[in-house]
Amino acid sequence: MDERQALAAFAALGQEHRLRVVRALVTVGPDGLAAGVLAETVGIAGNNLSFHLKELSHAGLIASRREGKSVIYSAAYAGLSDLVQFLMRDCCQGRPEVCAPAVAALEASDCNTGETAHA
Amino acid sequence: MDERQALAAFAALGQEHRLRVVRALVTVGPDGLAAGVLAETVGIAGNNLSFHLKELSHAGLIASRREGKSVIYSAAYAGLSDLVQFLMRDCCQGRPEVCAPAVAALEASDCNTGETAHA
DNA sequence: CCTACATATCAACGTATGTTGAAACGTAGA
DNA sequence: TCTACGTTTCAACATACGTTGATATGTAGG
Repeated sequence: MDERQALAAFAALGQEHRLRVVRALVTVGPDGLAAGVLAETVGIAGNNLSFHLKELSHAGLIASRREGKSVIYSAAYAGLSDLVQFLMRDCCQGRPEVCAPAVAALEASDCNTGETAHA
Repeated sequence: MDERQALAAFAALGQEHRLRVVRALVTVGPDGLAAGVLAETVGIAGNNLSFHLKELSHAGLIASRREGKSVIYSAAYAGLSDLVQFLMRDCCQGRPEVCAPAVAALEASDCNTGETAHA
């Protein structure tokens, strides 16, 4: 992930409704959520949500698939992972003590205990 | 770090000049850089840089100290670390496979080889 | 084919954001 | 104290951004 992609990702996440969308999609898992459900969850109009979804899609943070009448959106875990790596690489440039606590906190939590856990 | 702080941090990093500032400050280490040097590095006017530095400072991503006539800015590693943790926690909610590659990439690189990563 | 439903697109508006130039502030040295 | 230097603040401007309402596309069922 280069600086330009990271810039787009940060800009995408730097907006209240879009951050809420990503958090909701990450939480719900790969099954994703329909646009209508997302609009209700985030609390904005459907057309407005479409605008933000396009932005997030361009940033590579979400993916979409059609299912009947609905369009299901889900988190693009690869893109999010790339962003984490970008942040860590930048942080680690010369100063590893930034990432160490993050990794430690991660390993202390329930999600990365040895082998990969599941939802 | 709550959602509102993360939002401010993402918004701060979602701007070309501000991202460049943070990267420059992280790279140079705790010694930091004077505002004038930063302005030259990033390629913007001093008054404009001040505007962005204030934004980054509010977001808790940089710190400043006066040294003679100059004001030295440096990366706020704690704030950056908090942001990494926020991203990882959100990512790990239900889907640990997001953070695993990031951690793996980190440990494969030169900045966390050995004891620093594990508590 | 026609209707109903779900989502996306478009134009228009108000507001926030980034940039610029002029001026003020704070610090150090003569 | 005066001047020079580095940085910040302020007002003004242009532009980008997010929101809204109306309209279009696409899909399933009768």
